[in-house]
Amino acid sequence: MHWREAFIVTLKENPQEADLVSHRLMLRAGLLRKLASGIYSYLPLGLRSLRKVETIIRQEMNKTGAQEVLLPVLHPAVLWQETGRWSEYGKEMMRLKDRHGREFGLGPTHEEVITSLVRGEVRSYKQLPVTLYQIQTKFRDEIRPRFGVMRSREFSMKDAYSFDLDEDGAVKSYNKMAEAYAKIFARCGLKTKRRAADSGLIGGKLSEEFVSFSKTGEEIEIGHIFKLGTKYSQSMKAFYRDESGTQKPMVMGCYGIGVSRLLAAVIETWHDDDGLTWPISLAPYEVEILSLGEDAEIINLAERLHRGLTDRGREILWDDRKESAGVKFKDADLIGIPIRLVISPKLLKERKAGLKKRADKEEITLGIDEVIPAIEAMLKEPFDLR
RNA sequence: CGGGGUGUGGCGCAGCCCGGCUAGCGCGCCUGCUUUGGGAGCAGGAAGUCGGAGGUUCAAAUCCUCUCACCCCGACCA
Repeated sequence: MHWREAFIVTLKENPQEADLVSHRLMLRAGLLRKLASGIYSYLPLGLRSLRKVETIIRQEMNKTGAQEVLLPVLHPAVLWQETGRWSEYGKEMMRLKDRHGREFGLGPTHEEVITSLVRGEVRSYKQLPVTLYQIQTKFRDEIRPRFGVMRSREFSMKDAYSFDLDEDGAVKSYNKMAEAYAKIFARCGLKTKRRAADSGLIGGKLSEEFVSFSKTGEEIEIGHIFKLGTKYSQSMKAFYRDESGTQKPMVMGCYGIGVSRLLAAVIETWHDDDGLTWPISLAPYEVEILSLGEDAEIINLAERLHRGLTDRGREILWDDRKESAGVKFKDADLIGIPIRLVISPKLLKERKAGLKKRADKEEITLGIDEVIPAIEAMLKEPFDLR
């Protein structure tokens, strides 16, 4: 991607609306812009990283045998009345009426919808167990939205729901999810702790949450798993017939990851004084080429390396703007692409280029022909968890 | 909802207490020339209903009333 043609908008100064470091950096590095309190637009750089989080989640979910679905955002009130949560959920749920005066809520979570789907399709023990998940926008009318995308009113969430024959099966499904969660967070570069939690409005028998810790020691929850038991299957009549033909309620579990919050949590951990320091797995681009000056030789070389790496399937951002060196270096640090390749007149005289990992202090210089292999090697290096 | 705070060109701010003349500063933006290893220089230029409404006054960014939006702390949560 040529920066000149890209919609990358960085902020030189700290926006006054943001206090929390991840929020500040997401705005400054051009990942997000606010539309209203607790409501954000994702810009290209932010969306690319968000998509990478989603991809990791999908891969790990699919490995457990869970299958992806997409449930509606708009939920009829009658469905929520079946479980009593239409009134229980209170002001937290955004509500509206259609032209006929029928009431709807914007889904803050999807137990009712998924249970309604499954009870309509599953009749026999032969169809169980099944685990379904989705990555969908959720709406919660928070008392006080804050910290940018950490606590917003509209946010992206992965929610999975397991349906089992009995308690033993449910425990197995639950444990499988917990294992997948550990893998997901590790692939995102985060050390997490798993611990017992309050199950709140979702309810159920037992729940555990996954928390990550920021540099400042704050711990801001990124995943939450619940053993629901038969709370929803009883009230919503999600039954199946066992081998003997007896009707039994399905035993459920539900498992959430705040996708947009996870992204913020990663930034809360992966940054320094100059900007973002993305783990390679989530970086919007893998390599930033930074060319200095407008000499034809410089441009040609940058162009050649850009094409060479792109042809190898690497994701490259080339800062080809007509900006001063200082601006380019500052922006490169701010947006935090993991590997920086500098093409400058000074180095080109000796047929060399400068290579530096965002997290490292020292730049190494190497012959132009060694650049691509060196980058390929760097991209293979594992990254530490934080 | 309780407490605290902010709203002035795109961004960050000063001015407000103590009303006064074409509303300033830094950055950014546009044009030209020069510059290119850490947020460049010179010259020229564009851009503001001072959040909104009402009031006081000869005169309001500034004083009064109402209102809206946003931020921070608390109760709630992925």
